[in-house]
Amino acid sequence: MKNQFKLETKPDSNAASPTIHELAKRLKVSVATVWRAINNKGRISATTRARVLAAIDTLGYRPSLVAQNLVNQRTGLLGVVVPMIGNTVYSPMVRAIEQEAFERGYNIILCDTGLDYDRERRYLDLLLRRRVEGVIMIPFAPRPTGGERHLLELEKAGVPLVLLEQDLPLPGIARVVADNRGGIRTAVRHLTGLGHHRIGFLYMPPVAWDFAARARLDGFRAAVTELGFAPEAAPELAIGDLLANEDAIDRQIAQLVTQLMARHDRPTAIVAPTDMLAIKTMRCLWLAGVRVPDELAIVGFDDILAAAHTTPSLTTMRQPTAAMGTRAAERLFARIRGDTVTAPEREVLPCELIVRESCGTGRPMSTLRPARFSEAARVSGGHPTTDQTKRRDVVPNLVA
Amino acid sequence: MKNQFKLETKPDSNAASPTIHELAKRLKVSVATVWRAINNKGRISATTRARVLAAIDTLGYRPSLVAQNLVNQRTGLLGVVVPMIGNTVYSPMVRAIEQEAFERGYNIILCDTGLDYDRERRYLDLLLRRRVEGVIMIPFAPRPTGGERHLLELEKAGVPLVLLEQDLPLPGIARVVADNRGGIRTAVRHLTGLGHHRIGFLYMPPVAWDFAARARLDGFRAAVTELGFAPEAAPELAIGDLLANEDAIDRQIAQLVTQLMARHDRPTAIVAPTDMLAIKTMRCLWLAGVRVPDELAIVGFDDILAAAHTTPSLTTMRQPTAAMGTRAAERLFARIRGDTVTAPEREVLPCELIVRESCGTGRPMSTLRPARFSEAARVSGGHPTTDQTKRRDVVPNLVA
DNA sequence: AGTGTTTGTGTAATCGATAACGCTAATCGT
DNA sequence: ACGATTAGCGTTATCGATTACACAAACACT
Repeated sequence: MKNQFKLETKPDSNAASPTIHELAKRLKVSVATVWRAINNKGRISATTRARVLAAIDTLGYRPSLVAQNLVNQRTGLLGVVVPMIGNTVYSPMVRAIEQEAFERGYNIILCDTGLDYDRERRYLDLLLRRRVEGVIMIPFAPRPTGGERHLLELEKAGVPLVLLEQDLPLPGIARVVADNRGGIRTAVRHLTGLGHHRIGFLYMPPVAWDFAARARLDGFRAAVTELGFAPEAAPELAIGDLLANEDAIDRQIAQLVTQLMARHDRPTAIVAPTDMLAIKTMRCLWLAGVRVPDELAIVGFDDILAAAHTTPSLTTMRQPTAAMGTRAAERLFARIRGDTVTAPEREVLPCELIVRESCGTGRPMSTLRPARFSEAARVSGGHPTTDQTKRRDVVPNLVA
Repeated sequence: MKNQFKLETKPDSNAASPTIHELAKRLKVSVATVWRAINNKGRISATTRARVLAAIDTLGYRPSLVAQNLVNQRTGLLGVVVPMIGNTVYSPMVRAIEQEAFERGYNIILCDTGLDYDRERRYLDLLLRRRVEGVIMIPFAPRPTGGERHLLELEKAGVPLVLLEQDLPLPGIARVVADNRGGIRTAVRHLTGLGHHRIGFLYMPPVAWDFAARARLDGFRAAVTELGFAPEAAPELAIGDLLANEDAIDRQIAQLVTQLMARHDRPTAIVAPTDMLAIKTMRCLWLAGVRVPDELAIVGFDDILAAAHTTPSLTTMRQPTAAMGTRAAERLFARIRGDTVTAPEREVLPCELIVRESCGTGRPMSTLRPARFSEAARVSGGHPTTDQTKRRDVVPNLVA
């Protein structure tokens, strides 16, 4: 009973900010005068202005943005709709958007749909009612056919919309996406450059409504076709449901690894469409006694923070998450400003190959001891960026 | 010039939602009647109501929340102030808060301070002007002495505030934190239970304004004191600045590891205050040829997603991030509802030991082959939860 | 038929800030 | 010295929704 505390409704001056009318009355001037003092517009004597400002200083007046928004017909609010803020790929995008918004005096309303289509719809309606000036959205959710109608309603209501990350084709709607196809192509060519002739692609089947995953799978198919791979030299390794729980996924990966290593024509390299999948796979490979990269090379996608610190560290395609968020925000603000739209409807940002250790040094089936990987990063590889580690923010992600 | 697109100011019906007055005029009724039809309150004939609703259906009326907020004197908005949304520890908290808010019909305004104190202040002022009904904040930033004044201003303005994660002691302000001290204690005792007698603690010096890190360091000191460790058996291993870039940190860790392994009285186990630090350290240890856990055990803190998938997988203290967010939101809403406050000002949520492989099986200095760790998780250990992997959401974090 | 009650609808003030407009008194120009 | 300008301040409509109040018509009851 001790460590309790109370907060009365009004301890001493628990008063919300006074209104401009209350201020005016207390000062025996008109609201217009107070307004002119605050905004320093119109004609006002220096003495009156000083008097008003002094009173504001002591009384602590904070103009209500609610009232301002109503009369000015603009809210300074943006809607940001994401599938899961916890996802390490999405949060840098949100951060970048928030940054851009803040600089322009805007605030963002964060909407997490949790991959729930219905919730996505309700959120958009709410944002419209809140009179947000624009929306950036990662339209990632299992969606019925024609289930994009509510997206178009935004534009119909005069609210600019920019889609992000998901390459959902909607005529008239701008979108900013990573070059998933090209990225996978680069990854595959990196592997062939290292001498691999049999390359597998890991993926989760229900990619119908996941346009990023879809593009990565397509990119793999295109790349191996382009390189003249026989179908059996480029197996697509499915590992069950995107919506399954992690438990099930982990088991399926383990299963897959077992099956894979039993095959006589098994691939010497694997492309994983996400780093998280790659990391889980590396883990299973380790448990199964398969040495990475010597017995099996693996390349990931996204370049999440952990990718640099696994053993072996993960060669991966870095997705320009921050740039994507920034770009989406820039385009949204251009629309809000009413600029003539000249940018392409679909804007594609390049991915970057980050060479680390998980694909080895170019002798894929070598019998090197697996012990040390420290030199592995210094490969010959064409133009790829070697990991300089000065990635993302100066502020590290170590805290807390 | 091809792939361009245009959106006129009004393609066909690019009209914002009509107002209730416009509706009334078109229907030749009064605004009150329209209002009664929409809200189904007061007396209204069934026929009139049907007529109004039909018109709304075709014209697409969306009541302005801006106007509603003004007249109702409540905005349905919450401010959520975080240091970095990209941090994998914070984002689940935000997600949980957002969840709770949505269920209650509230929206959240996300504010990312980027550890900038000045920005934090500006944000709080903005939130006050936006008339948010409450604020949840992770008050993590280098703060001058007395730099919490603006936090108290929230309460003075009648806006409830709940602090999260950072155990910043402010009389009268509720806070929800993890049991960092206790968590570290559990971790240390886990190690001593496995037979370790020399245990090091990794940390970043400037913990003055990082109350979570501070508590973890204090927890370590308390635990080793309690266990009767001599100071030299419980070395505190500093590795430079929290605000340094990752590059520098990585180098310092590598340096530390080298120095550490050269010591004749080196610890047999290390406690890292965050998983990210632990993972980076494990990596350096691997590069240095030190086998984990056989030559050196390591326990982390947080239980980030990657912790389960490193090799060896990381034994760690799981921080109840989602529960913390939920709890903070619950308490905030209780305050908003005006409930009598009975909960303690400082609410501490327990951490949970997740036993994986990085601390081995209880024979710390064994000469076991380092090759396989798969059985390591099945230790005898008292009551700790073995990793069931059914953590967090059903929806995996693999996507995109 | 007359009074009382209910039903359906309209009018207008309100929320807090903005800003067009109008008025008075001081200053300017010749 | 007198009209013209202008500095300084007040009044009031507005934004869009809410809601107390007013009022007329319909109905009920003695």
